[in-house]
Amino acid sequence: MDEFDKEPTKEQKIWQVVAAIPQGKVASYGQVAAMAGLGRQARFVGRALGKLPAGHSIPWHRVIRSNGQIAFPEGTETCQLQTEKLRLEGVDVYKGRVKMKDFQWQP
DNA sequence: AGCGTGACGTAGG
DNA sequence: TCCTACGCCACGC
Repeated sequence: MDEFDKEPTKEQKIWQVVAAIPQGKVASYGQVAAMAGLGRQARFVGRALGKLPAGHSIPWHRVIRSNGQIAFPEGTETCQLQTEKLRLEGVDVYKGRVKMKDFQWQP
């Protein structure tokens, strides 16, 4: 079992945190980084989400910028997908942004 | 080993 | 509220 219990990678820590975000709530990249014990590596969080393996069940769409904006340019497919996923969970997305004050996850 | 990069963040105008 | 500039820092080439 030693070979099984390797230290989780930073990506895995991030995914773990993201997986803990409840439906209908959102968190910022910086928030996720801090909660994963990674300090200010907000950018690394975005990268980690880009490395998500196929068939995952990570709610990546609940992670947005600290100012409430979707991290993708409007018009891109990824942005639209994220927007719809959030709306399906009851998160109000207007002009590619979310009111953090109302939907930010507070553990 | 050095350098550009980026699903970011904060400050200032 | 929108836009610009600068800071951050591990990763990958």
